[in-house]
Amino acid sequence: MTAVNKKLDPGQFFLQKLSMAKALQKRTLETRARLIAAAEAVIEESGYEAMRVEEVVLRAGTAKGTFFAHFKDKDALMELIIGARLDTYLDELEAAPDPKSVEALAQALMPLCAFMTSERYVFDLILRYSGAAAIEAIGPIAVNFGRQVDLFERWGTANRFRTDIGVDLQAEGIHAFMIQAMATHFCSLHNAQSINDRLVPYLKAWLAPNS
Amino acid sequence: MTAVNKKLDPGQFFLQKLSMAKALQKRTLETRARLIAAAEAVIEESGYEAMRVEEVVLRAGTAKGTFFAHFKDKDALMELIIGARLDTYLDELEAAPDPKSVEALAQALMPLCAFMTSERYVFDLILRYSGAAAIEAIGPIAVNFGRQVDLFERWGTANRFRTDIGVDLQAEGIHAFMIQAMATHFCSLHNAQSINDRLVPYLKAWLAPNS
DNA sequence: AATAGAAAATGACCGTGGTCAATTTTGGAG
DNA sequence: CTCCAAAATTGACCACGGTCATTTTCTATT
Repeated sequence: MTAVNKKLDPGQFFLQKLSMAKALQKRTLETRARLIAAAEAVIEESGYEAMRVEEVVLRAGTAKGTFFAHFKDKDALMELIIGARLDTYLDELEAAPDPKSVEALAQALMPLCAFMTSERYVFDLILRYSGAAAIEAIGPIAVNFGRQVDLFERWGTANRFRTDIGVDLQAEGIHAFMIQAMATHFCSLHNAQSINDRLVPYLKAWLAPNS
Repeated sequence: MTAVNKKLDPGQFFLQKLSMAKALQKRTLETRARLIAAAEAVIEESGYEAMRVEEVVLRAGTAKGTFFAHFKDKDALMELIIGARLDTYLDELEAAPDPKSVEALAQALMPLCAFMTSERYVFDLILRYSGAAAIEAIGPIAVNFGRQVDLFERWGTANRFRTDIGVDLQAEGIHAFMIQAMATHFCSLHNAQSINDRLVPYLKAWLAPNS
């Protein structure tokens, strides 16, 4: 895989998807911007799970039907907003220097992991949308997951942790363990261990076996 | 971890949860059995995603409120039914001889994986309930995931694939890659690769590095 | 057998996501 | 400027999960 996907804010992503359709009216852009802004405001105040379509359209000053003319369903807007957040984390990671050790690698991933696990609702939605195809066409979260693996490949190329497997396989493994560490984190109120403490042993065993 | 959890059908699981509460009336048992049977019939005919509470109570001959007196919500019944299915697969795996190679290990997991990925809805629900605690108290699917890891530990103890890491870590890795293989499977209508073909390279790299 | 209190069942009702035929607005052709 | 077809918006309406005060049924006590 090569890194073809660059950052997109919610609006830009929408534009890209419709780039080959007929031109959009200015009114359309304004309405969508109001809806997104209203949703972000609600989320800011009460969290992702608490977002209600009724509340969003009320604040945006539109009818409910307008919401669904702009977004396939509630989840589609959530995906847009969460995907944009994920992209800002990826931007920072891509701009930063490649981690030189397993510990540094895990450490670098923590801000992203913290956001993904900030709400159970967020984590579940991300997992649900991380695989495209079932949800017609590829969405922002699936795109972001592609960027993640691309970045891990870059890290693996710059600093070969393992030489017995390809960088792509190595990258997918990092990703799998990152998900595992986050998922496990939710399991235990008891035995409260940080995501980093869960991730490091996985990655050591994956990236530096027999050592 | 030790294997403390044996198979439970939906009814048994419910009983266990309430074992220390006051005795249940015979009527209660019958009603719940009718609800579960009705739900299973609907699922048999139309799949998990198509199950509707209204349809279930209609077939069971109860009022809607009765459904929610027996199950916290629709997902709780789904978890019971899906968890029971998962348990039958685990029973078979536990009864079978330990796989002697990575290929055999992956092969042994295929029936379980096939069920888990039989519907996107099923896979998402399993992931959502695989971590307990957030969903008050541990449910059948989380219990089953514990059984899975316990079994992988047994396999790893019987046939040490890697000696540089503990059997528990080894088992968690197998689990992580199993999830990864299934999740990736949903991503691509294009590039249709079997779950087994996805899982084997992961497990080879995990269980037999440098070879 | 009568009765009281607990357990179970009921169904009208609600919240919220999502639909769609009807209406309004827009941009452009003449 | 007028008019029209396409685009955007509207809000009444529906589907479906979930609630709860009320009613029915069960069980134990006398």
